[in-house]
Amino acid sequence: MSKYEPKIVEEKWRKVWRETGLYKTPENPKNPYYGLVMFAYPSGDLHCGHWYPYTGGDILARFARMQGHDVLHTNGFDAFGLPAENAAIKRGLMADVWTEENISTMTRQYEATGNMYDYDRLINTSKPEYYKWTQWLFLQLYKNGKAYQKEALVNWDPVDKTVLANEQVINGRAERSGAEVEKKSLKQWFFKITDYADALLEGLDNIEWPNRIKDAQKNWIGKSHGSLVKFPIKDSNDFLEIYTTRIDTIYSGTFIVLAPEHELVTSLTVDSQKQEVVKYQEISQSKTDTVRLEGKDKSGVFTGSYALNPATNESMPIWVADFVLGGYGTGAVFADAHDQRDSEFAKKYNIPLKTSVKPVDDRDISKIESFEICFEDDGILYNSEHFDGLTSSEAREKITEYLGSKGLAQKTTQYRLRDWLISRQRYWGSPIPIIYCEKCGTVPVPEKDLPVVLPLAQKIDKSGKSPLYRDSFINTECPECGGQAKRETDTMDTFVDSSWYYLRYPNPHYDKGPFDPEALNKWLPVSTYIGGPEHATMHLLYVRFMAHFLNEAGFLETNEPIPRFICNGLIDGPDGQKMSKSRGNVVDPDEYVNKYGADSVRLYMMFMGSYTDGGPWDPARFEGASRFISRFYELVHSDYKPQEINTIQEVELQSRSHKLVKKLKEDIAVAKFNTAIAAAMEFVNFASQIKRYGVVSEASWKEAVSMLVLSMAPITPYVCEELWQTLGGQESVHKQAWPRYDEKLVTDDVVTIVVQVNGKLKNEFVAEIGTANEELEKIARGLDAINKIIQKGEIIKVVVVPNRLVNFVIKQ
RNA sequence: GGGCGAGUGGUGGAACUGGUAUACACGACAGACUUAAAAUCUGUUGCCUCUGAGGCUUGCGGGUUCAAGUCCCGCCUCGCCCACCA
Repeated sequence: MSKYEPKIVEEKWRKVWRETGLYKTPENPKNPYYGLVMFAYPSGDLHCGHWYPYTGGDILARFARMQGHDVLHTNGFDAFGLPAENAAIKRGLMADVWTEENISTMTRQYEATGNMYDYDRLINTSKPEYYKWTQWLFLQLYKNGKAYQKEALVNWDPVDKTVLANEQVINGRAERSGAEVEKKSLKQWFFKITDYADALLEGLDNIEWPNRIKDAQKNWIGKSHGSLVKFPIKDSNDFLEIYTTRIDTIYSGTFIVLAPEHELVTSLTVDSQKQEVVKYQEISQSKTDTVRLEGKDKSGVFTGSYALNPATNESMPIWVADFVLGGYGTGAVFADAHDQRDSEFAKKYNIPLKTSVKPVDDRDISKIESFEICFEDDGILYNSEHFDGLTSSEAREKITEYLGSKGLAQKTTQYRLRDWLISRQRYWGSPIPIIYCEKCGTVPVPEKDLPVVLPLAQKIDKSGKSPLYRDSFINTECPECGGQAKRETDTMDTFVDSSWYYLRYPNPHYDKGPFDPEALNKWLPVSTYIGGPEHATMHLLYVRFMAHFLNEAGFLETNEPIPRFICNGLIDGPDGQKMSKSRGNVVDPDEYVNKYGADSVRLYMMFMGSYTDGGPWDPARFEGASRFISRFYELVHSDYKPQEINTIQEVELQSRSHKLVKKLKEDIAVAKFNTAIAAAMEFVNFASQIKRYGVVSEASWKEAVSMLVLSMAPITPYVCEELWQTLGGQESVHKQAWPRYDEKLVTDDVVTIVVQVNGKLKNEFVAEIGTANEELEKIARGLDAINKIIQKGEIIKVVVVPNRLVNFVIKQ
């Protein structure tokens, strides 16, 4: 009896698996399974928070293989980006050297943690053979009018000295540096994701993704239905166009507010107000979003002009205030008492308010007694002429129709989704393949000249001026006229790199295009994609956008190549806080692998709780996992030589082992790893009892432990391989087919029937499956404990649920 | 302010379409082995009264039902995402 030595055993099998090419992807899959996990930033701090999603993906891939699938499963590195660049600057290293170092550490860790990756397929997005095709994609988008340049107020991060996407700004602060974001005007490249707003919404119906992710994307796209209303400007022939979702409140609209950047502000401002308005515009221009948000007190100035309410014809003063956003709708709102913000603003500046919607109690508008303000979306109209008594939703239709007949309103749709700003004033990214020529203007780099190589071995300058500004990079020839020209010095957002990487795994060394259509044909669609919920609206939306574009442009057969996504939960550190290096609560995989073995860590993580919920890493609880591995090993590894046979035990062992196989198959298939493991633990406890005290035939024993080893192989690959060899296995356990279970052995022929009185458990008995209701009731009545109780009262009703319970309803 | 989700023992968490609440594990306590400890093994472990036995229990308050952790209504608390989006 030797003790299990995870370190020695795991090292042994790691080597064997590598040498025998166990994880090589089959060339011609008949029954493909493409297991995809979100690749990682090689920023140097791989911790158990990364390992968690990967373990789930690995279990599913190994399981699929045992189910008879040909499996493609690998990983890669999202190698470009700010974290790597910042880390390199901090350490005085070259970004590429730093990245390579991390990649080799992480590759070793991927392997040590037992992942069934095809290590010949690892992708590194910072290599020219990869980013050549990221640039190629940019050119396709450009050719199709989906990439364009525009001068725009952008989010400027003063610490990292770069432009950030809206998605990377959190409450006015930069997601990474935490700096307060400033506004700055620059010429930037955008991808026209807004062209796909509807397609991306509709596509959600065709994919099996968690609702939380779908809802987040719907919310982000933010389609809203409303009306575009024209407000005539007083003493003028012009109109102000206003988008509203609440046209039902138009009869109480008493004033209008414009965003400071609204194009009509200047012409609408009367001379006497000019000074004040201009000053206000300047102030809000310089304000960052944080200040605008934090300033709870709404401020604004009057323009001196009026518009007419198209419904009532009353005059409405036109104000300017920065709580109205220039970039949404028409940058103008009409205001009334039914909006919290509007009414606060009106009170502050003594603007009269009116109301026209009451809460829905009943539809009788004569019951309005007091001045009641309804902030709900839905109410009943009053003070609204012939629309009185309608519900808000009815009124929205009718009022839009009515004003529409006068040419003053129309139904319309708005989105909050903005185009994707992809320019970054950073070094460590894919250069944007564009050349500026004084004669020819903006000229795309011809495809034959790709890649535009990112100059390496550059010292990264702390001033933030990109090394791409060096003359040797900037100065070039115009591809069209051959004259002097300059290269674009911005690089692409790393989300561009990661928006298509999964299309390359099927043939990662393909050099005739970004992806090999033949290989895609073999492997797509992705069978399961696994990753964290934090990517719900960025990566996961960009991935879909890119697929929609590629499909439309004829490069991809489907526009939703990832039909199934599983969202893993997040792992918190031992302190209950989200695991991150900055908080100092990271758990280092190497330490645990050396001490306990990768299997124990895998088991511990997967047993912690529901895979979609994650949980806190609690070192105190870890021992249990490691203990289980030892008991499991001991159970199967040491000899069992029974003297005689007990038939009852024999039958029970058979039944339990076949049930185990069924349970694990069902649970693993739907990523319920925690309950699968619990079932295995129960089985090991039971089998240990049999081994210690029981007597069963060697054949049954061997069948039982083989089933255990095989069905646990996806979860704890090392110890199962070792045990499989002990049991006399010739080939790797990971090449075996999933064990078959006998349907007869997993169905019980007896069942425990619960006896209740008034719904409360009082007793129970065992009966054969399928026993008739009358018989069950008769047995239940015959039980002493029950008899005593029911005699005390009068039986009103008896409920019998076949194979489950008998419930006596009595009156006492 | 909006959206989504969650509240179950000392702890992490189980519980299929309403049908035995607390599986599995951690911790704790007791015992065996040991000179001793660690490791391992065995037993106990939701709470309350307790001799047997009985009563109570899934954040709080109602409701539907023979039966509610699960369904409905109203609250409270926490988490995540979004947010002066008209």
